[in-house]
Amino acid sequence: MMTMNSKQPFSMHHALQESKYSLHSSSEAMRRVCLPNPQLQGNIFGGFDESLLARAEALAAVDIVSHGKSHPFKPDVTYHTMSSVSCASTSSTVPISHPSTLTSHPHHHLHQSLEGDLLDHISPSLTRMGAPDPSVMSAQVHQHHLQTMGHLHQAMGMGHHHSISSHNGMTCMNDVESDPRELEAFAERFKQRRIKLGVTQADVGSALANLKIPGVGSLSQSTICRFESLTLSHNNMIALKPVLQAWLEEAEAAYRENNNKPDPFNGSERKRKRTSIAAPEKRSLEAYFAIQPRPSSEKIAAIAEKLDLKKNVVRVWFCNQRQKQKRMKYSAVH
DNA sequence: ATGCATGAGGT
DNA sequence: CCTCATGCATA
Repeated sequence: MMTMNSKQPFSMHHALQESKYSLHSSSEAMRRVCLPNPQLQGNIFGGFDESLLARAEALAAVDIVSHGKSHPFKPDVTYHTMSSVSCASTSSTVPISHPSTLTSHPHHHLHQSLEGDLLDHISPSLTRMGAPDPSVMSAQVHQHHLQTMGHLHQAMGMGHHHSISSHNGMTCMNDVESDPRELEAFAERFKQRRIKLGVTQADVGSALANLKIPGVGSLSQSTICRFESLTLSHNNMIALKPVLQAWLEEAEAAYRENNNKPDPFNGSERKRKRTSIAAPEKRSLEAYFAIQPRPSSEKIAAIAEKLDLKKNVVRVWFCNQRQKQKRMKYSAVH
């Protein structure tokens, strides 16, 4: 039943991360330029910081009370407080936010109205979450192609090595009709056929290493899953597609003739604990994120202190949030 | 399937 | 410090 298999603790994949062209910066710049008046943001944030925090905290308090749980909340939630996050006590809460929901409206909870009110009030123009800017998108896409192709061509050492002109600031878009639809279709086909082969996501991940494609090691179940569910960045999707396609073809070929599954190997080491940010804190963070997705160090520190979280945890949370906001699931864009 | 984390590469 | 690609641990 356990769809688990062996997964080698090797992580040589970072080695293939050397082909990043400086076009990176241009997309970054674009993004910043596209942001609403930064000064305004600063002012707003500065001015409303206290009240926002206060309200967020009040909100959190209310939430705890409503749950009626007598939990011995540790001030330092940093290292996972087991059941404290569970929303099972009242069965009225929505468990997790789906990627689809995330892209359109990050929070929809019982307290949504409260939050919405607050945010609406404060940042009418700052709530750009649901509307992906086409200009930004395309800019990113350009960058992605280059990065992707460089990466893959090198990694796979395959035939066509288009010259990825890195000589100038400008670069010409070469191939890859990264038609989102084609990608979407492939992801689905991939999953379907993978399942037909009776192979798990984890299996695929480790099997990739057996393809012996230079620069391509194994991938985790997470990544395969995210590929299938299109929850990777656009360029990440494009980069992985050829590799997964190659695997699929080999797997199907091997399936036809003979069955070969030789890699029963495993080595277990230490375990890592995952930090769990409790719901109330998470809601506060979301509120902050809505008005300022990129808080300064100071802001982060302040938020961290108010929420009794480690600064780094807060920083990482914001990073991850930004990443989520940007990744695929461009369902809204089509 | 997803949340929080790490690390490489860039500014 | 950021972004991005990825992964471990976990719901």
